[in-house]
Amino acid sequence: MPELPEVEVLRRSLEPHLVGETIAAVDVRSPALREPLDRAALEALAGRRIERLRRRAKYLLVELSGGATLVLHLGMSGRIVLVDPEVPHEPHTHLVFRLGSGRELRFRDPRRFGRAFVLPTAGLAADPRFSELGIEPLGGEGAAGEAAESGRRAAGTGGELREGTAGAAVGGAEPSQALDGDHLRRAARGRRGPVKPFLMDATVVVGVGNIYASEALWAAGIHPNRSVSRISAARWDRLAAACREVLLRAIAEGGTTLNDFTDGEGRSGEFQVSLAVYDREGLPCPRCATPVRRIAQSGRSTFYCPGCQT
DNA sequence: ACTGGATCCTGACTGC
DNA sequence: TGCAGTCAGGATCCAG
Repeated sequence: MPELPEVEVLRRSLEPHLVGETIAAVDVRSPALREPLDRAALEALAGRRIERLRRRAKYLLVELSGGATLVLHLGMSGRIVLVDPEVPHEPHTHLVFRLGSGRELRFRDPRRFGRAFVLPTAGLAADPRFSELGIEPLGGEGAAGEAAESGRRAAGTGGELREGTAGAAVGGAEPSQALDGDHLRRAARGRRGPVKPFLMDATVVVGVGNIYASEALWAAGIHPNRSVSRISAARWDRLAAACREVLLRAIAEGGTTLNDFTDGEGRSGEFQVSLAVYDREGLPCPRCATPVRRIAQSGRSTFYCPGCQT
């Protein structure tokens, strides 16, 4: 379900409610998600205060007092909601954090591709799950800035969304460095494969998943099968800009809700109506009206316009 | 050294 | 209506 915009939308929706809260108790209701859950480590979070909510790639980082960080990843089907305790548990609710206020933060994930673990905050960047990550496409975490925040629900097509740089990213490359064409060009040096899987490679740039890779390539007019060894500097520039723009717009519109993505308060996103090609096989390209085509790359669906993506 | 494919799991949807 | 088959927003591991 979630790519970078959805996780960022979730982070922003939860932040004002969670920061300052205390974790009163932790209920570990399943033995494992993708990996076994460390029950003892999770239960030991009881009593800690939530200091910050951060994001790195598609990981939501709940920074706690006492130098611990709760790391949550939604995988494909994960959802996190903040609800009153009397709300019935939905199926596949694996983790429940009871808060000092009495409300509950619940982690639900039918397919169990998600993750939840605890790390020392100071050791985050050195952890193998973070140390290999590429750069944040929007720069430092939370980087979409106030423009996207205030533009939520009101964002037109105007290009007034600005990128800010706030906070420090964890691990990987220079935190405040946003994605640019040079970065992509350098990362592609010596490689050969098609550009779409390259764009989804988290060691190159994080947060760009299957939806936004298709969308960014469409926006940049680049064919998803084009080899990374055959892309000019000017096109890398266009692609980098397209990535940033698509992600910013998606954040501003509350993320993409295909089946059931919602933010922490149960609100759906609206970016699905802005999708140009993703999940639109056979429908006309918004730019040239050629029917959108669907192909498989690395086992994933890719959507593109054969008329204007070269 | 890279790249592509299989894989983890459940649910929703399609077509017979 | 029922059932089998297909596909899904991620990330890792392994073989070639």
